[in-house]
Amino acid sequence: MAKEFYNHSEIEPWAQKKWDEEKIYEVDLSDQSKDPYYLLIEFPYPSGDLHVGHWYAFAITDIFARFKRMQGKNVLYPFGFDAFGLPAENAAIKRGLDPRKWTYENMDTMRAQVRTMGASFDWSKEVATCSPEYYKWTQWLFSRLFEHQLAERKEAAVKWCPNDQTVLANEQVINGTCERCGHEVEERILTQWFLSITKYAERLLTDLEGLPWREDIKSAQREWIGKSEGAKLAFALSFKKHPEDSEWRDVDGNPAQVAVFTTRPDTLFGATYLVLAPEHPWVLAALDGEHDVLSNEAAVRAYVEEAKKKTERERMENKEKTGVQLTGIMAIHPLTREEIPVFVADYVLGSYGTGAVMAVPAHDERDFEFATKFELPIVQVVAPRLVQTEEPGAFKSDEPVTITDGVIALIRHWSEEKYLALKWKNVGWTTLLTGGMEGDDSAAETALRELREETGYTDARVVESYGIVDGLFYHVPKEQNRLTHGHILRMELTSDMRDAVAPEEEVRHEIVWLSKEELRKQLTARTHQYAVEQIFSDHYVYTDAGTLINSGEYSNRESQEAMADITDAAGGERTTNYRLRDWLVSRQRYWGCPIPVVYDPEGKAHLVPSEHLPWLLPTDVDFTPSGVSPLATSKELKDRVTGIFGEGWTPECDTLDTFVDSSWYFMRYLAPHDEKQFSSTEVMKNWLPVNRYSGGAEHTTLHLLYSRFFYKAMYDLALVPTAEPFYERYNRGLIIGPDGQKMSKSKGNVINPDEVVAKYGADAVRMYLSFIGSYNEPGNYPWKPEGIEAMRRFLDRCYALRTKTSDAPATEAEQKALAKATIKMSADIERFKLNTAVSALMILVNALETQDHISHDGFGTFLTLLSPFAPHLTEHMYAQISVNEGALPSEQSIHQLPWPSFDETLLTEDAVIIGVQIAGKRKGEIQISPSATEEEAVKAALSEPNVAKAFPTGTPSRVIYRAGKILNLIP
RNA sequence: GCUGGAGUGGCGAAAUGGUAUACGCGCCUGCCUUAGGAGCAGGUGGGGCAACCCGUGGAGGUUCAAGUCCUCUCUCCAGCACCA
Repeated sequence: MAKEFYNHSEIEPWAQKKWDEEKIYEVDLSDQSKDPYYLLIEFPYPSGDLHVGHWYAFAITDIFARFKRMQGKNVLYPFGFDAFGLPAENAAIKRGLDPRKWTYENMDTMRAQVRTMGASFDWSKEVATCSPEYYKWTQWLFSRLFEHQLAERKEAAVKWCPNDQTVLANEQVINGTCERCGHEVEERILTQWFLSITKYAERLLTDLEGLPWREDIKSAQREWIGKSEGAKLAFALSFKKHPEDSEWRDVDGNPAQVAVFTTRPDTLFGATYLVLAPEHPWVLAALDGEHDVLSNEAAVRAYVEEAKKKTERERMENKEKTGVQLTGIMAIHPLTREEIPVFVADYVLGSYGTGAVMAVPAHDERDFEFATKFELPIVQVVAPRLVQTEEPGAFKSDEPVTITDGVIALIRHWSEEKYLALKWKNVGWTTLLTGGMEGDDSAAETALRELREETGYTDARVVESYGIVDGLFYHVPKEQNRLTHGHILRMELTSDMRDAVAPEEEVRHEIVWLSKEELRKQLTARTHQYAVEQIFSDHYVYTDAGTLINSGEYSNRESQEAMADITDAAGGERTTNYRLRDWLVSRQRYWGCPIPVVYDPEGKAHLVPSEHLPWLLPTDVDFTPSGVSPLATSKELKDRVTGIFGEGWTPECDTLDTFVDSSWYFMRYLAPHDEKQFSSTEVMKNWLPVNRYSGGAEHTTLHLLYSRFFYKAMYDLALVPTAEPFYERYNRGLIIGPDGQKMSKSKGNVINPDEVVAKYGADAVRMYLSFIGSYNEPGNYPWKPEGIEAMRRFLDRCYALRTKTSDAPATEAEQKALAKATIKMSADIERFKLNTAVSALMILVNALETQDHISHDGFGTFLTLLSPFAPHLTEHMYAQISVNEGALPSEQSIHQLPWPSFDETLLTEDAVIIGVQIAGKRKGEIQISPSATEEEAVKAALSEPNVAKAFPTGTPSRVIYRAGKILNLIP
């Protein structure tokens, strides 16, 4: 039989025209008879070119939208354009085009391209953020935020992109470069508009818990919000130079102090100096002030100036610590009252915490590095608490503990790079020299005594002391469970002079000299391993919790537990810090939503009253980037402001970040043409939150976070009905080039979907994108040309199936195949697992092809199952059948048929094949009724020769039987 | 470094703790064709002549039974990162 091919270039436009004319995808939002289902996609920027990524985003969701509709839901699946933005303006700058015209023409092009996909968007709800009808409400919402102190103008260090000539939000800076153009950003101190997203940090964080989102999406948001708990502590500052006025006072006569933020107030006794960021207000004040506060003002000024010049990236690149001491002042430790030096260094960031830290070099890597370089004191205040968990000597947690003090000494040979170790004959340990401290003996005395007793060596000296490590272990020879405070010493043998060793010592252990590497390998005690690392490594800083030492009255307490008490004693307060910064929304660009603000002659900001909204974007502007907002060149805007508000009033010339526009568009879809309100309260109550929001991973910490914040702010203003805008969130993977590389024009691996559609048809492309992998997992999918050919081949086989239809009733095999496919597909599509849904469809087609004939009903069911995936082909075949054979219900479109349903019981078989295992290994299989008893199953299994030969006596000692699943026999 | 996710055939991938590799690609064999980069039929994890044995990154463990659960470890991807 010659293969028949369907003609997609005829069928597809025909079907698209039919759907348009009959408006079958328009949804009545007030229809209460059906369950509402809001399926949202991230609306695209009208670049004028629909790429493969768009296809992936829209095709998968379209299949789901069709499925939900067939299930009887009232589905809202809208489309719109995120239409403000830089490319339009760049077209204006480079090619002299009108940004408005450029944008609207692109929208026309893209609408036509989207139609060729066969997507079932409801075009009657379309919004475009650049239309005055839309941005009127962006401005209105901004005004509400302003009224509630959630939008404010403030001076701050902001990121400036010199290429795009505009400021950027933190979220738009990737590794110190502009997210949009890749240019390195600079820092500038400017007065700009901010939205107070930080006020919502805690709620944005905690409300994530209840959302059924993928863990990686939640985690990315958590990381971005960056919560850390700790304490704010105040350090008073004092002058050295002016003893008669020992306390520096501020203008109000209060003692000057610097607040630091720390997550480790428990290490306060180890704070040996303070560090201020170069931007720290106190530093700037000291340089500006009249008093001669600093004795090295010139050096400090030079350092601060230098730091200011560096971009963030340059600061990051040079990881070597730099800084200058502020001489002439000292800080007072709040508990010991000791004076400690103060530095300015750029490893402390002005924008995080208080812009100042207390440095605890013994327990912080960066402080340690700085302290080492500037030769500052390093005081250990936390002793690690190491529990010996493996033998020999594993700590017995349920037995009494004896507390002792001891030494752990690393002793270098007098002439070689070798270290003394003891091999214990009875327990098999290799240890350093250790010993318990007795009476008033110091660690050094103890070590020297032990050295003589155990080894006979008499000439040694202590080189350095390395603090204390607590070890919890079982002392095997003494049969004692112990907590030992181990004093770590580095020693050196000065000669090989030896006394005789007592014979009872001699037999207990053997003296060995080991290299560093041998030591690392052979030492078994955790505390000894730690001691070796501590001594050999230049950067071994203990940053975990442990037992406090050198901490006055807090010594010997657990660091975690003492944290609150130390904070209180130091007069500090427990605080929480967030990495998240307020959202900078001013942009010095033209093609965006004008900020609805004017300034009175004193420069005070006022909202443009609602009756003047939309506050129109003027058209008489000069687009040339100059660092000044293009709106400042508009005479019309200036005149408008003077006309309405009076002489001396001036306009705000910046526009809003386009992420503001996109933070609320999904509410506008619910009342896109309403002139009285931003959305409809009534409709929102039924349709929010969005049931499922599908988008790209790149927006996880941008749009997705912004719109959650925006929505929460609106919730607090009683404008929206719920606390969270999106119930489910799906991030899709990326389609990459056939070569496995990211698609880019320069690599020449860009797939143009229009060409593929022209060759294979939209249905084949939709099927292909469904089949490449699970949509709800992160990952990249290379575009494979063979894959799309395979899908077209499959659709041709589906088309050929129609010749098998006949009036004969359905066979049982047909029924079962359909039921199986339907049940599997229903579950899979629900979870966006279209790859396995398509696989089920293929299994169904494979089964139907083996049938002599297919019943009309069965064929109709098959078409219905295929219809969300291949809407055009199925519409065509459905029309052929209903017109020519009249065997199916005569709805206007196959897309108005309900999704099939089958009773699960149809799938129960009289006999199934189950595996037979012997001791868990599969040895055979039996065909048996799923309701068979254990006895029957065992009997059937034993009649298999393969199984029977394992049981010469005839009876297994144990039987595990799961009806219809598995039979496991234990001999 | 921290946080999260993932490692299964030649490839994309599938498996409520119960026959690992469904479905597809690719490849192999055959049929049909003037021809085929079309179509159709069959085969395809590794080893072995075979009975069988081995196989889900690696090492342990729990279980009658582990890709799936637990512990450790390696690799890759993503987010954050001089964040105190």
